[in-house]
Amino acid sequence: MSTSDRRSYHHGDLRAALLQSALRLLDTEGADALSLRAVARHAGVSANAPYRHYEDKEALLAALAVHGFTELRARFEAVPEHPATTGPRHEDAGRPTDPADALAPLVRATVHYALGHPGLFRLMFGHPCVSHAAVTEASDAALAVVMDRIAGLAGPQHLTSLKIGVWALAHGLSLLLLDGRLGDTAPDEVDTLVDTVLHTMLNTPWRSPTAP
Amino acid sequence: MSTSDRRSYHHGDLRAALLQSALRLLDTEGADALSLRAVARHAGVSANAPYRHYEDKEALLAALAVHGFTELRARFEAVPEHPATTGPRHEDAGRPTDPADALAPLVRATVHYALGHPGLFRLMFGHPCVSHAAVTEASDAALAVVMDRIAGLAGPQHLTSLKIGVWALAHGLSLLLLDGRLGDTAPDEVDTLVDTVLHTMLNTPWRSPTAP
DNA sequence: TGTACATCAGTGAACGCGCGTTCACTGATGTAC
DNA sequence: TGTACATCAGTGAACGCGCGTTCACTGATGTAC
Repeated sequence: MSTSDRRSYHHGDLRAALLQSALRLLDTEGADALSLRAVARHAGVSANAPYRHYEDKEALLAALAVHGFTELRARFEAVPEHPATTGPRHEDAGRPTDPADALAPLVRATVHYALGHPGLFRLMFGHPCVSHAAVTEASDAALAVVMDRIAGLAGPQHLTSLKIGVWALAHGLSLLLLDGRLGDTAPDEVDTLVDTVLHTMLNTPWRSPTAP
Repeated sequence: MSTSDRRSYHHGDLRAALLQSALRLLDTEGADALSLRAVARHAGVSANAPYRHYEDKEALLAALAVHGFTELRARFEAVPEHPATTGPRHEDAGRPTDPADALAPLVRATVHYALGHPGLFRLMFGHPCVSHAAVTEASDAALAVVMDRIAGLAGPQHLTSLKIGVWALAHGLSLLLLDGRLGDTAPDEVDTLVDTVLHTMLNTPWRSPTAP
């Protein structure tokens, strides 16, 4: 535990090193190319060494997903609480806050995380390993922070729907961007895209005055 | 072409049969379990027979994705045009139409398709084969129908954002449902969920009058 | 209508490969006395 | 402080497997005359 000399027979913290190697491979090569052997190779260790730390391949994948959701939760927690969400008295300035402005940081955080960790993000949403209890737990914890951040925006009867909608929108935008389905969106255009979409969705009606 | 006797040396329409077999395997076993050999096996044909019809595995996958997007487009086309989307004169009844009602059928169609074809849907959004030109084309065609169906809902400057938002929301809801991330939603609750989320997202502000 | 032959669409065997996982092992570490 | 020994965390070789793909082949089909 004390010394982490990498040249000794014992690795020091192989468990963490394997996770890092796996993350790297996941995001550079894609989830299909992620084999336990490749991870071990990348960590500079024999093919069966991982079995000291993870029961099998599924367990490693689940640990990756947990890691992802934990990081994503931290991103959500780093979003400053919006004035409109801190309590019921939001009319102090006389001008009501645009809910889109309150939600945008959360959606942006998700999209940024997805673009920064494409392989991991896809794993987090869709891989069978996701049904492991630990993954569900980490996912729920992340979602709870979203819930907390939007708590002041709507009454109780709309809150759950709002949470699901924001979560789904963030998720959908992320994957569409990852797939390149929205044309070639430059990294610095992403925030603008998110904001525009959110404002359009939340501020109806949009019917323009240009009707013939 | 005339006779499709399944017991002869020649299959008749192996190309289509392979596609059907692949679809079945995709949705029952998952994309990871989809091997060319398994597809051939399921179609009752030798392991290399598929090479008469598809250049390689990637080509089969791309054909599957094209099939999916084509079907999805058909679903969109089957959605009746909403009164509010047929032209600029939507104020004929004096009561403005709720945009959520106009969008709901499109989102529902997507979610239904995803739930009916989980493996294929995941393939369509996320697999590398999706970058094939034919797939992009089919995907764009589907999206064009969405665009057409919402054309009357917003002015030109909001239309693209609206399209992206709807597409992302539909996509996100589909995947969250597939992952079981929204609790155990019974099939007959899905429509209600979609409608509720859409109405909540589109009809702001939702702040309830229950403020203390 | 009957025959010769090119073409098409399948077969069966084989290839090399990387995979997940297991086994018996060995070197390093830490603890009891 | 020094030694004996249990435990821990690695190694290297091997297993069986299913995969994508290629090869030379063969049976069925359709066309020219």
